[in-house]
Amino acid sequence: MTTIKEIARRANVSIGTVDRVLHNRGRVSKETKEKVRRIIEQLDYRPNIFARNLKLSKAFSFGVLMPNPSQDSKYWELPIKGITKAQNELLAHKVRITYFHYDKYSENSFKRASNAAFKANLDGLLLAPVVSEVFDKFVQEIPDHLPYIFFDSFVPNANYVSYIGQDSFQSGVLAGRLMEILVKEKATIAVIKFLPRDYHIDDRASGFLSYLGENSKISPKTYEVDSSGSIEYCQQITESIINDNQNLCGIYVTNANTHPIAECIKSKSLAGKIHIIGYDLIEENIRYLKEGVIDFLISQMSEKQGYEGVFALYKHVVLKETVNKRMRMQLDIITKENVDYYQS
Amino acid sequence: MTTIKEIARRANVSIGTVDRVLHNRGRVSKETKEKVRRIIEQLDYRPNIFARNLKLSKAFSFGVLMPNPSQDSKYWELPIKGITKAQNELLAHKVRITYFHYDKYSENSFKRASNAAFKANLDGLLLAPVVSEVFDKFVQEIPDHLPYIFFDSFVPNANYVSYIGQDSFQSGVLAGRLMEILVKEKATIAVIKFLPRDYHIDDRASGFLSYLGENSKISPKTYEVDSSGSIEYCQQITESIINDNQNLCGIYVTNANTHPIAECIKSKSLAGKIHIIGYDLIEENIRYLKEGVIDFLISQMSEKQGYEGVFALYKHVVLKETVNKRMRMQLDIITKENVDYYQS
DNA sequence: ACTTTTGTTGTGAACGTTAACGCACTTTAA
DNA sequence: TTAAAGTGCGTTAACGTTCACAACAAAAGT
Repeated sequence: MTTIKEIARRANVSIGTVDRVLHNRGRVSKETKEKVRRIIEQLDYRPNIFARNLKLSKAFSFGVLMPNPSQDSKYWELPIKGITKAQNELLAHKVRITYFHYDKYSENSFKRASNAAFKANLDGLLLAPVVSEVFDKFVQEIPDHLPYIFFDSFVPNANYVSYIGQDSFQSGVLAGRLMEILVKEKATIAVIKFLPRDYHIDDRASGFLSYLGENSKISPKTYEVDSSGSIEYCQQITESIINDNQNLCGIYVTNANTHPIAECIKSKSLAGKIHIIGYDLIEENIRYLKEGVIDFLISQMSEKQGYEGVFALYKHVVLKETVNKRMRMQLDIITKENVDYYQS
Repeated sequence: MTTIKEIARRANVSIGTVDRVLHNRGRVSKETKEKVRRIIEQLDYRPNIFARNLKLSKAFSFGVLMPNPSQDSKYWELPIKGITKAQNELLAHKVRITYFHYDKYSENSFKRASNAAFKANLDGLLLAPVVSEVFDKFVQEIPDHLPYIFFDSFVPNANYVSYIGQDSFQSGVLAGRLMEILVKEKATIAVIKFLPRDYHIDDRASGFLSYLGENSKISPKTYEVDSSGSIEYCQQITESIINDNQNLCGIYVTNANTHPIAECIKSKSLAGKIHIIGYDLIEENIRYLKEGVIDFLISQMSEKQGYEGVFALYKHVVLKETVNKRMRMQLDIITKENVDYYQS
């Protein structure tokens, strides 16, 4: 392995000069710079990260800006799991992580959280921009020197380092295919869109409908519900949906809020008759999956999103490696039979 | 962060003594050892890996003992992809990887490969023990000081560091469930076991049959084929299977050799009528999956197996961290709609 | 002709860990 | 009894990188 010392020797300069060239810190004459540059390229020099980090041994501080973990049926606990895992692995690398949680439904709460994040003197920020309008403005205010990575969803025109998330439309297409396999005969399907203003929701539904559009035997019917879906409320909806469609064979729920619907179907002893496809490996969903009430859950790999998010920040900020601008998460199909292998 | 220096200060000894305690290198009195141990625990000391590796800066050499990548329908190219990825990420960490390929069907070839591996002065070995009888003997001959990790399959009573692979039985169960969903009416299903002596094959078939045993509407029929399955040979088998069962609605192939069967079904224009479930994301399988001839592929996460295998070796050998004795790979369900997200 | 500034380069300490070495002392063997 | 071997500890150089600082010369300002 080539070292700075070796380069210095070949260029007849000191290691200090080589260092200045490497880091563009000026104070080197053009000719020397050129000479050193050539030798660096020629020898394909790569800095020894152990030595670099030993010397620097700076504590890096990352922030995570995301909704309260209790919201969205505790969905947000999943990425936190992954973040915690990454945090443990990076313990020796002096990475500190601070959470800035906000209430999805309160702009004030978000402002408080984001202000705190800005004041925290962070080296990097991982954020889930679930409230579109608010975040459009917010990303403009992020200081230039603070690199940030989106997970879950993203703001298109922002100057982000990377976006880690799922292709929502295609996950809807996948759900369509699965639903088609599940219901064989002519049938009506309900698509339930809780909180239709949230990211993903629309894209997932569009994907689902676009797939089934090519198929004549299934007629989907969409229901928008502007609430996070309490169990009583879901009871009402489910009943009205069942009454609406005498030939209802399946329900597609476009987010993690699948379990209350499952509970209703179960309580009406319709499990197996009305198939359910939903999202995300939260505890309650898993319970109904194992009971056979939910047929398929599509996973966003939420845990991995958190894990990869932190690692991408680490690579970008600490190791100064380049990270992919887009990390597509797999569209995992989870059933009763394989769910146990998806929980760490 | 606690350092050796700090521990030495608190214990009133030199850093040399602390180092000896940490590495059990003797030459320390019982009392001092105890005292230092207590302080180490108390402060939750963790060595700085940057400093350690900077100092050591030894080049580590790992070996990979596995079948020729061309065998099993080029299945083995998949783990190699993952190994290569890990190799690139560990470039700066001075990890060198040497392959020792063998012909699955030649014991001589295996002996040559394994001897070469033993002579190569390795720091760790990653191996896929696909030929059971031969490997039972082989693992006894591995020198004590050479740590090894199994991937794909494993030898039960060996002294391995970790085994990375899939739960074959359960993957059969999963295939059973999917098959049940695919074929609705009373139907006959063929289970094709190519190379029934290979690992996995039996377990997968058992899992499949055990699931369908609880279900009366599907009657499975097993076919054992003691060949890797040339296209002509598969033609014969497929025809005889179709002739055998007038009500054939599905075929379950227990390994990567799914594509020749798919080709036959396609050429007979039976795609969609006879459903196919198979294994592994090799190129040809993916083609038939996208064409709609294969309904589901179950992935062993072969790429990840290679990747994690190398990293587990790295963690065990280089970082001296503890690694899990068993790393279960997920049972990924792959369809036409999500396959693109499973290829890096 | 002098100080001051600017430009270019070299020097050396520090980061935390490892392990060889040396010193003083004690035990064992011939 | 005396050399050899063993025990318990401290000291120190080295790994490769970073960066503050010193050193010196040349150019610019007074």
